[in-house]
Amino acid sequence: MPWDQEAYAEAVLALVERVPRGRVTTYGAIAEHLTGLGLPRGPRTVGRVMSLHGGGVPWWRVVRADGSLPPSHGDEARAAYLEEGTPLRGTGRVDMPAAYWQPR
DNA sequence: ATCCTGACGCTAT
DNA sequence: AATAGCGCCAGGA
Repeated sequence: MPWDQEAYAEAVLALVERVPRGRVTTYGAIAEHLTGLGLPRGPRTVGRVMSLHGGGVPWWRVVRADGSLPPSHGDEARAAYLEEGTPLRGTGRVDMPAAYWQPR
């Protein structure tokens, strides 16, 4: 039986909603967290969920593990970072040690 | 089954 | 910093 994508998508979105203003988390971190909750999927699957259903949550607070942004995030995300005071490193890159929020 | 394509991650160059 | 290769998970043709 196929895995419950509906439940997984809900879990991902619920988690993204908990990322505080000015902080970010990663696709991989979300995947690992949910794996711990008994929903074993990979980072790519999280990215897929965001691509399809991320519209209703703070999608700009989810970045790659190295702090770089998926091209799809665009300038919209950068504007949001300046607005929320997200720690940045250079242009269009997040200062991970400072901004990383561990899913909990 | 096979091939291609992603809002990924890691290592090597 | 940028690029390339490979592993990975899912979905579509």
